Amino acid sequence: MAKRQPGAFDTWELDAPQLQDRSAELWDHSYGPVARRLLTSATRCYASKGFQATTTRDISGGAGLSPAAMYVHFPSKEAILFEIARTAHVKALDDMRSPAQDDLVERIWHIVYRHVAWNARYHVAARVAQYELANLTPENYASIREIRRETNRVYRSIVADGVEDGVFVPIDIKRVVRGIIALAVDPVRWYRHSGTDSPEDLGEFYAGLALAMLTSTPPVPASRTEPSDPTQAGEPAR
Amino acid sequence: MAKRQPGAFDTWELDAPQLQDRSAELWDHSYGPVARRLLTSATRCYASKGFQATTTRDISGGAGLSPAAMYVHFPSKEAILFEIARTAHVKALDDMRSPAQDDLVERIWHIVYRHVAWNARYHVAARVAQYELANLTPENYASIREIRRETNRVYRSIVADGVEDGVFVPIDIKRVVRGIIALAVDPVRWYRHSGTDSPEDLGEFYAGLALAMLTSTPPVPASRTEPSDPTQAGEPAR
DNA sequence: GTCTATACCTCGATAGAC
DNA sequence: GTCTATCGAGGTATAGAC
Repeated sequence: MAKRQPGAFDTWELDAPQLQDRSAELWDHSYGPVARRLLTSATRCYASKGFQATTTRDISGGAGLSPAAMYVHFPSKEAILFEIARTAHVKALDDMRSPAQDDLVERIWHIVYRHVAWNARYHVAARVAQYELANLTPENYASIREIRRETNRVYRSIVADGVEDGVFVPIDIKRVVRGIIALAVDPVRWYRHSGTDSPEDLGEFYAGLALAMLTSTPPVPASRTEPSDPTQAGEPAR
Repeated sequence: MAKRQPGAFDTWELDAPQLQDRSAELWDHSYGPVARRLLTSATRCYASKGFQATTTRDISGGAGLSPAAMYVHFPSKEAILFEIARTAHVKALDDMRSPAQDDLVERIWHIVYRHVAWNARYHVAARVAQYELANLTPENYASIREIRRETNRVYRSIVADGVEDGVFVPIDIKRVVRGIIALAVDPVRWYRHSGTDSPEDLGEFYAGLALAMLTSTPPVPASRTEPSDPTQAGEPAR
């Protein structure tokens, strides 16, 4: 059997030990120091190996504890995942809510900027929050989904106002917002603190892309392409 | 332990039985009918539950076979994953290569259109190809990565030509291409054939977004935002 | 609250009959 | 080439001493 390995995805080579990871800053201090160490350890394990592939021994060991000690602080592996996902979703949403301003260009720019910067800064925890949700119980998943819906509403209300005011071009609001969020979340997959881009640099870049999508009517190619034929490969491009 | 459940992600509620899934069209006919049934079954299991959570019994059972019969056709679970990922990457790349034309707007529009449409049409297999790569052996992963690099090159060469010619605005080529691909792949996460959008509708929409990013210089907000403070929540937006 | 030891289960893969 | 039966490994979670 192949183990889930570091280095397995373009951008998934999270190797917990040498990782510059700020997850430890995130946890609520109603958790004691040992519980917070367990959360940090689990975050790194889930991010690098996936939820299913990490064992309770990995989590406990990463926090310097024996396999059994985890159960004093959390009832299950899944409870830890839920706390990580909940915290990341709540903190990201709180951070990105832009101060209410009149200028809708400012507002959407700001929100994308902050959202991207948060996802880059806390990419290890954010990755777990984005990619491991399928491992939650239905109840816990429903709880996370509520936060995700609120995130969507925050984006949509700004875009809808902008389209109505004519600051933005007329465009399918649900679809662009889905696209903007897809862009804002993508760094979670590949961001590394060791790279050249700071979280804020990235945020600026993506905020610009979002504004481009909202403020320009792109050229429409004259030739509307025939439907793609899945059985037939196209000619090589070059 | 929480099992990986259908309905766990906004958009991950793949429930294999009632799924309109075209994966069966994809497999090379050098595989016999039984092997192809195993590939289809595995694709649906991996997409709905994840690689780690699916058992060899799930795969065999889904193909109407006993647990042991799988090993006559494939040496391991991982070998099946590799064949799914390889096929999806190769077919998507072949399909999206646009015929060489002079007009760079046409070319980038066409390639995004085809890429998105393919990912929507074969979203079940494409999801496995995108999200389960971390479960491959290093050698098999390296093989897939080569195809991914080629996909990147196809995008980059068109964008680079367009920037040089002045058809596109000056922009960081690697970063926009990463963004465009993130958009083109995102439907894999949420697309359903039961929805209102056809794969081609979606392709057109995303091709428009990509062109917007490449052909417009977005407004820059006057107030350059102060760095985000992770310990402090912003004010509610509205 | 942490430890060692272990119960109990399920999984991937194999053996061997047909 | 498919089956039934099973091995051996490794998983979650618990028991009970300290």
